[in-house]
Amino acid sequence: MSDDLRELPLRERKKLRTRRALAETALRLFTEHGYDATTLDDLCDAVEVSKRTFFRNYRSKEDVALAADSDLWSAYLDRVAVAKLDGPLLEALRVALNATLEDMDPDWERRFLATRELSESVPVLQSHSLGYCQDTTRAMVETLAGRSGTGVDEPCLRLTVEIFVASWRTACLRWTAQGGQGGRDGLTDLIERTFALLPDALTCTA
Amino acid sequence: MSDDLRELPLRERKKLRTRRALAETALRLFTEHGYDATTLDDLCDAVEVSKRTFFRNYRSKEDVALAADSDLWSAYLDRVAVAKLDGPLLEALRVALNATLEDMDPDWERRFLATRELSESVPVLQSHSLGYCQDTTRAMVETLAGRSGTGVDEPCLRLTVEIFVASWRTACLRWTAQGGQGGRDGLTDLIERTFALLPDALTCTA
DNA sequence: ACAGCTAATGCCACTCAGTGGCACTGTCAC
DNA sequence: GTGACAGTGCCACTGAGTGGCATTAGCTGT
Repeated sequence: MSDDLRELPLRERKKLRTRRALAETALRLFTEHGYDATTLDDLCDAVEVSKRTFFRNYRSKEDVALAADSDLWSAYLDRVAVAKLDGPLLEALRVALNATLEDMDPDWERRFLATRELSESVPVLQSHSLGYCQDTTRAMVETLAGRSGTGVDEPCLRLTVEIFVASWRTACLRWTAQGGQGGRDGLTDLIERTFALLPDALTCTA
Repeated sequence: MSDDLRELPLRERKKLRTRRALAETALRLFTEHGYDATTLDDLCDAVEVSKRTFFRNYRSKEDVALAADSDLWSAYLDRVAVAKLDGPLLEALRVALNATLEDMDPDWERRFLATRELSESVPVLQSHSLGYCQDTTRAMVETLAGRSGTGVDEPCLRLTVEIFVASWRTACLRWTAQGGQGGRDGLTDLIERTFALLPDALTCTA
C-alpha cells in the first residue's frame, strides 16, 4: 500500500500518478465546493486529463469520491483471504480489521476522514458507500464459506459478517462525529468498545 | 395502506392512480427488459405521462423501482412512532415489524418480491435500497432516543437498531433466494429464525 | 351553469454523468 | 531506430434529471 511507486515501469508510474491525482483533487474539490457543485469537467480540468481518462480510472463520480473506502475494503479482503482466523469468528474479523488499519498508508487516514465526512453529507455517496460494504460482505461470506466448507447460505455466517460490518459502521460514525479524534488509534479504540457493546445491544430495553 | 382510493377527491385519485401506474409499470418493464435497458422515456410512454410528471412523483429512476421498499419502511416508521415497545428493544422492534408486514396491502407482497429480485441483480438498486435502510435506521434512532430521553449518540441504541436492520436484511435475502416461499408468513418465519440466531452469531467460530 | 382560481401536467431547452469510436502519442521490446 | 500497443485525447452521442412557462382540468363561489 505504501510507495511501491519508484520500482514500476514508467508507464505504470504515470498511470498511478494520474489515479492518485484524480482521487486527491476530487476530494479537495468536493470538500471545498461541494459534491454536486463540482462537475467532472471541473475535476478533469484541474488534473489536466480528459474525461475519457477519468472513466478509465474510476467507474463513476461516486467511485473517485470513495477511493479511500475502497482502498480499505480491498486491503481488508486481501488480509481476510490469507489470515488464520482461529477462535471466535467475530473477534478474528475485528483483529484482522485492526491489523489492516495499522498497515494502511500514512496518508490514508486523512483521506479517509475527509471521505467519511463527505459521505455523510451527500446521500448518493452514503448509498454508494453502503454498496461497498455490501459487496465486501458478500465477498467475505464467500471466502469464509469456501474455507470452512459450509455453504454461502449458512445463515449464521452471513449474520456474523453483517454484525461485523454494522459494528464497524457504528464505530466509524462516532469516529467521524468526533472529527477523527485520536487518528487510527482512536478509531481502533472505538471499534473495540463498540464490539464490546454487542451483547448489551441484543438485550437492552427501550 | 389499502384502497382508501374511492373516498378521495377526483384530483387526488388521479394523482394516486398515476403514481401507482408508474410504480407498477416500472416494475414490469424493469423485470421484463432489464433495468438499464428500460429508459424513463419508455416508462413514460407506457404510462402515457410526461417525464416531468414522472419526476414530480418519484425522485429518481431508482426510487420508482424501490417503491415497495419505501412503502414498507414508511409504514414501519409510522408504527414504531406510536408503538408501545416495552421490554427488550430488539424483540419489540421485531414484533412491530411483523405487525407491519401483516398490515401491508395484499398486493404489496408480490411487488416487494419483484423489487427484491431486481435489487439483488442491479448494483445501483442495491446501493439505493441500502440507503433507504440507513435513512430508516437514522429516523428510528432519533425517534427512540427522543422517547427514552437518551441522546442519539447512545452507541448501544444505534447498535441495536443496526443489528435489527442487519437481521432483517439477512432474513429478507433468504426469503428472496427461495422465491418468496410461504409469502409474508414465510418471511415472518424467517425473520423469527434469523433473530433467534443472533446470540450464536456473536460467538460462532470460523 | 358559468367564471375564476389553482394544482397538476405537458412541452421545451438545458446541464451533466457516462459510453463508444477512432486517431494519436509515448513507452517498451527488439 | 522501428514496430507494437497501452494509454490518452477528442468528439459525438444517450439518458437522467431540472427549470421555466404555457396549458389543462378539477375545485370552488355565485
